[in-house]
Amino acid sequence: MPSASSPQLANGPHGSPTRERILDVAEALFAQHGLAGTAVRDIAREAGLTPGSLYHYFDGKQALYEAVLERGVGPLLELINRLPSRQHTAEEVEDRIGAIMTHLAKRPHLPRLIHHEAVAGGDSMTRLARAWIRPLIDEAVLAAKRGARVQWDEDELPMVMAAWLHLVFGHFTMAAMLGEILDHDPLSEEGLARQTRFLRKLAQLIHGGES
Amino acid sequence: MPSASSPQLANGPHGSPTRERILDVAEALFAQHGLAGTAVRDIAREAGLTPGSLYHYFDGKQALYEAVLERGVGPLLELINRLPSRQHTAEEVEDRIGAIMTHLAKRPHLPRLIHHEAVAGGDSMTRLARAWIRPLIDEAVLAAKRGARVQWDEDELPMVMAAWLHLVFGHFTMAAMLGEILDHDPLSEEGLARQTRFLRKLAQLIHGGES
Amino acid sequence: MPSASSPQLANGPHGSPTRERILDVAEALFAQHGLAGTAVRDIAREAGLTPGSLYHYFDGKQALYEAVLERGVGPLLELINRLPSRQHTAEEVEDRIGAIMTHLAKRPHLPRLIHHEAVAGGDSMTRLARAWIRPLIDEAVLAAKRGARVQWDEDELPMVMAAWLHLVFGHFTMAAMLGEILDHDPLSEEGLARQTRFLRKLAQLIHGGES
Amino acid sequence: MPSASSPQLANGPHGSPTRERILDVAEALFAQHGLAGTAVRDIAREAGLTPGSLYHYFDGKQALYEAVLERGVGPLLELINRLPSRQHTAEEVEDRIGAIMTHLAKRPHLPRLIHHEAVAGGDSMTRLARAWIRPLIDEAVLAAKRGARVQWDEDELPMVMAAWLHLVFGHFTMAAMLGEILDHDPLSEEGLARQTRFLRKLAQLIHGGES
DNA sequence: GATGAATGAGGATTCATTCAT
DNA sequence: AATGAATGAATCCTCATTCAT
Repeated sequence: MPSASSPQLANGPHGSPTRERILDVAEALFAQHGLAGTAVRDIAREAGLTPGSLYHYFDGKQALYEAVLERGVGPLLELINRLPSRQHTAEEVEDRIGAIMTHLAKRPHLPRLIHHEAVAGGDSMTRLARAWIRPLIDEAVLAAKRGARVQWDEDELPMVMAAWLHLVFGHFTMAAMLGEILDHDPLSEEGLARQTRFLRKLAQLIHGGES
Repeated sequence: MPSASSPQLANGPHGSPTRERILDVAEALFAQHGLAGTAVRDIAREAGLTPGSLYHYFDGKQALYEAVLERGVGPLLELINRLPSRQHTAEEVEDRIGAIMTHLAKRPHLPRLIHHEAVAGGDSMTRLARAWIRPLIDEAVLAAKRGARVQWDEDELPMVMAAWLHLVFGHFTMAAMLGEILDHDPLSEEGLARQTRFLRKLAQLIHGGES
Repeated sequence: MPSASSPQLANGPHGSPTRERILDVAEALFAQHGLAGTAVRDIAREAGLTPGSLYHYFDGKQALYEAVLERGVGPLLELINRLPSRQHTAEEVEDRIGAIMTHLAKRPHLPRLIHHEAVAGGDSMTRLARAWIRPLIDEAVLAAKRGARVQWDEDELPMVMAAWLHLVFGHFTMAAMLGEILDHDPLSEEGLARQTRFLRKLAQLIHGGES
Repeated sequence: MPSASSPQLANGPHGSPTRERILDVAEALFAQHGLAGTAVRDIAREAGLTPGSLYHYFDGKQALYEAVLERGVGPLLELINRLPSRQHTAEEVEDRIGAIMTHLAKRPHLPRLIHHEAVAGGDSMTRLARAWIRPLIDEAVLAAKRGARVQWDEDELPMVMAAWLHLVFGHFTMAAMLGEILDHDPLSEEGLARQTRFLRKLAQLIHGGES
């Protein structure tokens, strides 16, 4: 019997600090090792409980995984879609990129989680793609139809969107590897700032070099 | 590496069709589900043998995984590095991109495999990164020092390289998801052609539009 | 048995409505799924409390199970033995059968509970058998020795008793299955009446058809 | 991949001695403790394997349980239904009873297994009831309609059938308890012979006393 | 080369039970 | 009187691996 204040789910009080702790730990481990590669026992240990106790908060490994996704992906996609983007000028895109980078900087596991899903072609990600990203693209296409841009044809716009997806997410998913290649930690404050600056410069090139 | 009958590697004859079949199946499954998420039993079943038989060809799951990586990643990196790239003009980059896309089109699982490794931060990938990609970047930096390009500062060049990594690999790793978003299958012949064209256009913008 | 507030048993106030509710629920669940097949959690849920609270009333699952048996089986066996049965005429048997059926109609789970015990050959049932049923048989044998009946030899009498056990209890234990076979619900008022009438007729045949 | 000679099921060679041994052990344990009360580990130990090995032969506990039922119940019901029974005379009934008792004597766990199912009201038993026992009753009713018997009304016949069910099965399900009550082991050769004789006598009374 | 049987370690999950509040 | 959090043991099951045939 969940706390009355819980508006959403069946079991485990929804804002309990223990619950959040479990989600934090699970997010990190799932991001690094994937669903199959992460042992419930390890999540429990790092959260400071026994495996059994974890089942007071979540109905199982799969349910925990989905809760992690929901908690992380929902806000991210909301952020993406809430950004005003009517003209798709370079400045607008720069703003978006900056906002997203700032958000991901605080939850650097998200891109890897999403990648795991995207790579596996899982159902939940398919649903997300359809529900959230598709509209984003449609919006861009509409803006283009309204006569906004010159640099890209209408049927190239989805690829432009995908390119931004790769550029932003890739920095995080590949962070471990890039750390070996670059001279600095990609997830450090400086690394993130540099990548943001770099992406802004790219935005100038991609979305309106005529400035 | 003791096997008497084989001049090169641990066990199992090295060009045997069965061995290749196992590697093919394993590549696909590892790419989709990762190392932990793939059961030896499933690889064996799809390859048409029993799990026990698989051990005639490989010393175990881990060894099989590494053989898959070796078979796939080695040639890819060789290809990347063999390409002549002295001036980093847009044309050169376009050629490289085209060649890599063509190669990956034939082995579309590779990027996902590499991503699994990169995301997990595994040892083997770290080694690969150091051995193969690092030089690639150094080369670009040197070329820049020789006065090649204007558009990017020397310390931005690694990020440019990484960006290309994200753009090329992302198309493959995200293919399942993109399929839901785009109007066409990203891995179909047409999808690959479009992406290649798109990346060439990007190369123009990034590596010297003034030509 | 230390509980100060209770004059009779281990713990928990002995007539508390909550306690009775728990016993009722437990009786039904134990009857259907047996001891091992019933989860304390399920009993608690159906009784409207948490598993922890249940432990205020009973010392554990086993203790609860025994309390259920005690509450149910005791009165039943008392009823059986209190019935006057000196001559074992058909009429006497008919009366007994009727009384027992009436009693079981009100507690239809009892036969299934007893069956679970009997089938498992549990200790408690063995004790009950020895303490309650054995005398019943001895009495019948004595009555026979006193020259009561003709239809059955002395050494057949235990089997006659057992037969009645099977006939009366079987109707309840098999009720779920019989419901699929008969045209009516065996536990409905009508079903019970029909079975009682039927058993009376049988009693005529078994215990003195010459009337 | 099952042996080619196996006509029926997916996994585990169908006549393998190990498989039969598992079924034997499982039959005994399930009969005594029920499905929930029996640990796979115990079945495995008594069959001389590790729990894991057991899964080479059966897909799980539930599947094993069903295999036990199928192996045991099928032949029993076939036996029951194959018996010629056109007139429902006392002699015919006596023959049937004898045949069934003989069969059950060899597989004394069956009645307890069936009881577990009947008591729980499980699906599989419901199906069996409908498919096998129902026709048995219909047949009896038809025979009665053909003018066979006098002692029982048409609508009493299902209860007569049920009574026989209780009398025959009860002897086995209650055997442990009856052993405490009777002077002999109900499942010994002598015990079974006595019960068979007793039931034959009952058949005389129930199905045609006028002889 | 291939297989089916077997295994032991580990994995997810359930469950009876305890206890501070 | 009641509860929710926590636990440790036990349970079912999977899996990589071995080996005699």
